[in-house]
Amino acid sequence: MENQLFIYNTLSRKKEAFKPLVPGKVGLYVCGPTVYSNSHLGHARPFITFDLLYRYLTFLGYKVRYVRNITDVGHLEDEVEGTGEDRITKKARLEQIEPMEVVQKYMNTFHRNMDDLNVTPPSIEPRASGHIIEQIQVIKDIQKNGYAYEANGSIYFDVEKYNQKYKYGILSGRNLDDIKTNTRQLDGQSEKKNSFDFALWKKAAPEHIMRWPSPWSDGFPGWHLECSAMSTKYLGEKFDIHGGGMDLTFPHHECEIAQNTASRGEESVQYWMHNNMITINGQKMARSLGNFITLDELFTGKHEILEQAYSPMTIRFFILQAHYRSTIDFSNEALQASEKGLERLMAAVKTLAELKASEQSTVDLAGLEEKCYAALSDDLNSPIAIAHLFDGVKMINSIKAGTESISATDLEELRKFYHTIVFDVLGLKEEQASAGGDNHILAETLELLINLRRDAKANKDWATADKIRDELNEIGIELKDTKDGVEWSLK
RNA sequence: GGUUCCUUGGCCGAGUGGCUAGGCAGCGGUCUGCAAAACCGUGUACGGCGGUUCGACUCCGCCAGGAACCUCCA
Repeated sequence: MENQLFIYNTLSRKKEAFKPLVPGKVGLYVCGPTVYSNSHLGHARPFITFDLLYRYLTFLGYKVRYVRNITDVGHLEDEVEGTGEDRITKKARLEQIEPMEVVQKYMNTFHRNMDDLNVTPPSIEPRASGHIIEQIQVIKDIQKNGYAYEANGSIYFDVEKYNQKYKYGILSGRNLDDIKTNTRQLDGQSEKKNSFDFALWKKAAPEHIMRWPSPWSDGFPGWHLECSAMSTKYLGEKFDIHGGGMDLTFPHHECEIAQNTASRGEESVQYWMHNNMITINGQKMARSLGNFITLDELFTGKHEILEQAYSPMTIRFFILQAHYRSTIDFSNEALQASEKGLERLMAAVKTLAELKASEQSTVDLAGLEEKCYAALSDDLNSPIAIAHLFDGVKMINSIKAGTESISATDLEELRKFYHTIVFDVLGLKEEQASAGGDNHILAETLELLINLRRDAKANKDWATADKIRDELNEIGIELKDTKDGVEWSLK
């Protein structure tokens, strides 16, 4: 593996050379979605980011086991005793259906969206509801080691006790004293010893319909437990990379570390990776803030702030054009810029097929490849890699124009390189223009009009020719006279 | 209030102690009956004030503005 990959590790706050625990193999765990509503643009970011990581690791020759969970047991919305109701249950009641029906519905949508975005499915996609037994076992282990206590059928993690032996807050850079002084005691009648303790098992209220039996009560597992249980089950007690959104760093991942450490004495994860947020008007896009645009809305253009529809590949390219640890701001202008840029890149990939080889090359192909891979190896710097790819676009167009030349060997390599990096590593794909042959009547009607216009042009009857073009344009069909003939597309 | 981070040209968005990011838009050109598209070429920027340095957009300090986390959150 000539390209040494460097990864920014949240734990050390530094870029570190990536060294897998087992040579040639990588265990990767990424926090998946809670399936209680449609996925929005913000959700696309981690899955595209870690898809890029998965693809790049695979490209580098690693065998990757990629585990990404589905959270389907519901998390408590608030902690006020007795009124706590999880999101999935709440949604189920609103929609008058079974909780698992909600889960299934939104999981299906999520999968369809991910497929549209060309996100590779994980090797294993475990569901929290299918791993209650494993989660109960983790609680027993934590209990056995003395870091949990029971209160009215619920089990809580004893953060203070844990902090005496281990350090709580290593991932998010907090220390317990700060947390103590800065956490307000809102709930006077809490069962918890300290407000910063978190639930491992919650006893279900009688009306709570999502519930499972346990040694302590009929209830449901705590918010952070599933990832501890499932990552261990499928990747082992120690594994390489754990990823997720930056907003999960605290408390979610911090608690995961505490659970793992408390249950078996040591941490599991070597590298923690966190992607930054997508913002809109400078503010985080979030379900709770109500400023989100769902992926389906983006793909169809059906949202009041959208000026047009944006294809899945435009969204993917937009996300890849920013580094994953930076915020990226949504705007129509930015999306449109990505759309145009992507078209240019894909056009060059097509041009590549028609290029003719010459005796020798005047272009520096090796340098281009090296720079692209160096960028990706530098903590997945996709924007830099893409910038170099655009330099390559210029190179390709110049070869076509005849101002540069390329040898047969180099041409073959250039084709291979673009195919690999654009399709395999960045995960972009060709999208059919809407002018496809799905409607023969339309296609044949247009052919007729185009032929009439061609005849008018031949007779220098520009008025008729322009009339056909302009009026089609008003209907929403754009004609373009290219060198190879007339092209049409639906706007 | 605590912790962490950000502030780059019209927009998005990289990066570095001295050398062109890139995309989109704009402008100029090629092509075209015209237009669109395509292609080629092109500018300037690093929030403010100090400091370190031969030299800072890049390091340090202060100030201003913004964000994330501290509660579910991708």
